[in-house]
Amino acid sequence: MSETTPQEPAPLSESEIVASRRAKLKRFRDELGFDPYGRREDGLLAIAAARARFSEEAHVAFDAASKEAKATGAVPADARAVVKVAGRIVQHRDMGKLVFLFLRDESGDLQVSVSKAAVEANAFELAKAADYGDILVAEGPIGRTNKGEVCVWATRVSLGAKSLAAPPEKWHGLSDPELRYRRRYVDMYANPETARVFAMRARIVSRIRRFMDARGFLEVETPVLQPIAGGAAARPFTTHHNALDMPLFMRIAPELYLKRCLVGGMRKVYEINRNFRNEGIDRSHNPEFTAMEVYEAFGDYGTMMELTESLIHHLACEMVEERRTAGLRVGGAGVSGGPVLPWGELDIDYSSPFVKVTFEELFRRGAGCDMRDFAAVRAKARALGLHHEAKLDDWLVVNEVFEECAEPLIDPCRPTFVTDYPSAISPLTRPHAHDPALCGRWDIFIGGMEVGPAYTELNDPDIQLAKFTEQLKGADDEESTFRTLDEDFVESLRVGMPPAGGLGIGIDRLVMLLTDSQSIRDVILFPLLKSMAPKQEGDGEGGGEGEGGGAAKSGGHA
RNA sequence: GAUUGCGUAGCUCAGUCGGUAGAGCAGCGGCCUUUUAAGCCGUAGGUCCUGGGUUCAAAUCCCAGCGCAAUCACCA
Repeated sequence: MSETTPQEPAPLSESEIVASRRAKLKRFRDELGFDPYGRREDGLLAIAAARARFSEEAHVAFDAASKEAKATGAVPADARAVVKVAGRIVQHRDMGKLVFLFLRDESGDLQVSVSKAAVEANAFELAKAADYGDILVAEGPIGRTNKGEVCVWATRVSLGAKSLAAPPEKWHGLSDPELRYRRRYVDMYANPETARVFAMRARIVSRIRRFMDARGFLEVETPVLQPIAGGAAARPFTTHHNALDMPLFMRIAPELYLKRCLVGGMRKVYEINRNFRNEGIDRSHNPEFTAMEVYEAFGDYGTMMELTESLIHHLACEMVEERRTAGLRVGGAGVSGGPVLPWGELDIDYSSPFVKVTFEELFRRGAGCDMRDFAAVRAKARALGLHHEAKLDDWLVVNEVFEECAEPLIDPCRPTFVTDYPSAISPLTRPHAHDPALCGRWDIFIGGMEVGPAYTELNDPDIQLAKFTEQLKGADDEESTFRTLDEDFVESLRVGMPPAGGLGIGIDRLVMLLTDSQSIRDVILFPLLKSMAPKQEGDGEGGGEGEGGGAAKSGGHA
């Protein structure tokens, strides 16, 4: 935004609408004497707070007094609160010598009336000519109109910012999803629902932090720029540090650094931060997403389960309260009287206890055979049309059959922990001592989405090294360019990491569930979109590094 | 990455059988001191996503590309 001089002509490319707005800007400044870009304002009230200052008695008393005053010519007594508000114009009705407009800020909308008789001439002209989308500051007593609308009867009006852009349709708002994402700053004011979701997101994240802090977890921040991207099976973004002339990766998970924190002596740590994965985009995947990872020394996947259930139950209770206060629909009482929140067509019941089912039991129910009976499992796989089953190891077939016919059995309306996964498909998890075929891992499913896994972490450096090495062998050439053994991490395990439980929760997905959002892009302020810029010459198969064939099979955590 | 759908004025959308572009809102010029998507009179606004092709004629049919969405794959 350069400081334009009044004489500067509008660029030819600008539409008529923009040109007329520029002309108004000039008029507001040169003829009416308003700074079109405002100045500091003290004593501003949020619009919701200003509305709360409305008093029916004061309004009625003033109404009566002014009628009487009309007869006697006296000045009517006025006990109405005087408020100063600022907001974007979202409605504007010019009645001639009286202008009604609605100002909107993040807390709500409020009507302002500007009467020719009540304000300076320039302020009246400003109110009359102001455009949808302009930011206005108004001050005056708060009362009602004849139709009952709570209203600021302006005594002073000024400009906070002249908007030069064409506004969206005033009734339908901005509804094209592409425009909403690309011009989120318009979406946020045009669709109050959007702003509300992001305010709720902020409160949810803040509650998660308070919850974790109250339980004695220490929030830490570990590297996003990593020389080796580890801790998960995913393709990373690549970058480069110029001064060090060193290739770097954007992290795919903080896991290996958080575990180093346990080695260093931190008992309970967590991190809420961004991960980056160079993979597909859909309703539940954005290339950068926010995850919370938690590690608790001397805990295991059971302590993580208790923590997770308490946390999500707590958040759901808070959301029910928040939705009630906001007048939004909440579900009835859950099976044990717990909180119920709508999510699209579903009503999700967050009652404690959450459903718990072992992988093995769920497999039996879905597949109709025992998962350790590989002949039967392979027969089932063939019956399902998984033609490539012959090429897979037994346990990978088990996993495919599980995903095909057991996962759909999970009730999307009840948060469900699926526990005790086969060790063979969870290579970085600690096998159970009593049954090494199974390991200390669960995944929690809500609304049909996987919200996060937890593990009883492996802390034997020799086993860890063996598993890493095995994994590296499985990676193809392209993958191996970024699947490098993190020797320093293994070294840290040699120093000695206490036994621990670890947890990862996809914060965006949790926020989707709690805010009744159907797409991850509705809970990420500025989701990644393809550039609209014309294609550069010769940027054919762009990207180069990090491009790989199929993504890694099996492998790390989270 | 695959399949399907969509792309028309600043925004929200119509557009019939292929016949040469429509509405509402927003804008501009008027009127109006109690409006609630205010109303009334007048007026202007188009690369029909882009590029080819078929045709006397293309927003419309065909091909390719770009963008978005949904589903699938991958993943969390």
